Amino acid sequence: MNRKQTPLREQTRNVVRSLLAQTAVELFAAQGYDDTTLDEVAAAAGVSRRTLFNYFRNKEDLALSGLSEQGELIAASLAERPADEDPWTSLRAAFQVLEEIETTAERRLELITLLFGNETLRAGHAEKQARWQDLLAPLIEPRLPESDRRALEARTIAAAAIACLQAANEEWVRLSGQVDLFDLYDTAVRAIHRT
Amino acid sequence: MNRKQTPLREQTRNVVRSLLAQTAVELFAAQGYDDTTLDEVAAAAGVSRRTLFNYFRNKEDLALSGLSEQGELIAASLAERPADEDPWTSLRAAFQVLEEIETTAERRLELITLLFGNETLRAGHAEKQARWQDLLAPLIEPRLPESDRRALEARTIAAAAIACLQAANEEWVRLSGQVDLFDLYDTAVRAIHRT
DNA sequence: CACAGCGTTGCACGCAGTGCACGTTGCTAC
DNA sequence: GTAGCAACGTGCACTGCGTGCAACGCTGTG
Repeated sequence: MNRKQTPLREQTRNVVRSLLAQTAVELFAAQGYDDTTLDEVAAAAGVSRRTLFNYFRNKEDLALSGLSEQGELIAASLAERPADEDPWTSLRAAFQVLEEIETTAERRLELITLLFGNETLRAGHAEKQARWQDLLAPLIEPRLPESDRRALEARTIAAAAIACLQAANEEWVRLSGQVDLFDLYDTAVRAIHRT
Repeated sequence: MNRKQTPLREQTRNVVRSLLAQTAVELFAAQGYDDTTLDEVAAAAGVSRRTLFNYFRNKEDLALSGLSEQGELIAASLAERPADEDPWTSLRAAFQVLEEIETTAERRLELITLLFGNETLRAGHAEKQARWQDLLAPLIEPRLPESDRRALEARTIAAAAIACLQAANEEWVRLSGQVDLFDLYDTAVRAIHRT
């Protein structure tokens, strides 16, 4: 029977994956994304280059692997909000799981700086956040009043909320993390959503 | 004197650029983006592979070159709107230059289908649209009331409007272009922006 | 001990992208 | 008209990403 083996394997696999991503991000931050070859990452992690591709689809994934999980976390958090809550209130609460997860402000800044400093990574980041819509919109749709375009409305609300989060995040980085992220988020939401 | 040469060269250069992009897109649409090598594109266009890189930064640019110009067109259109106009009204009007420019609905669908069907292109598209914010936000900011976070507010409005356009565009594709794009856009805007 | 499954690894290959150097073309100046 | 100049096209060599394939070692099992 392998009823218990599979979870074990997956568990170790996830650990290794995290380790690999961590060493990769450190190298990227230290000497730049483009100036770091996968051979160097592999050597630093003590595995072969070929093995990296067993854990990550490509170089970009090595840097962005954390973002996909974030989307799932937000979606899971959103799913637990009361069904009769206002979507914007639910989304704001769901986004706050990010503050619980992330490590120190320094580490966040390091990662985001790396991320914003390279066009490929920015593009990958934008795409990942666009995929968050796919997770969030279905959870928002049932909360909206009857309409023949409810799917579009739900998607738009998800996209707009993510855009607010993104704008707040950029401003937060610009201010070197000196202010509260969700103060900025609230400002952003108020700018577009008159209640 | 080369007061007239430079425009001439640039003009021919732009023409060649368009030709190259066009043949590339046709090939991409016909046999898929990943399954089309730059050697094939070069051969189809009658130039060397090396020359492609004289006109485009990379393969992705061959497919997305049109999008950057669109951002500049929208920005130019936005700049001409009256200064005391509501930002959302101005943005809606500015976006409408897209309808004037684009070719047939079939061609748009072909391009967008290609674009949505590949992850790399989706990412590049998302990033390009994110860069639109850099062009639009500065034009929106002076239209906003005094505030100590006006830059963030302007950026958010630009991002939200683009998100509405994007959501409307996706829905428009999903409906195979059977409805008016700006009806969908208005629906999207109403979903987030209670006036 | 033999065996089977699984992950790791090396190897070879195709393709994207870059630096460099050479040939061609077309305009400028004399 | 001709010499020269500048931009462009092109070939070549090279680095690095990403993939298919086959072999190797490790671990648990009968």
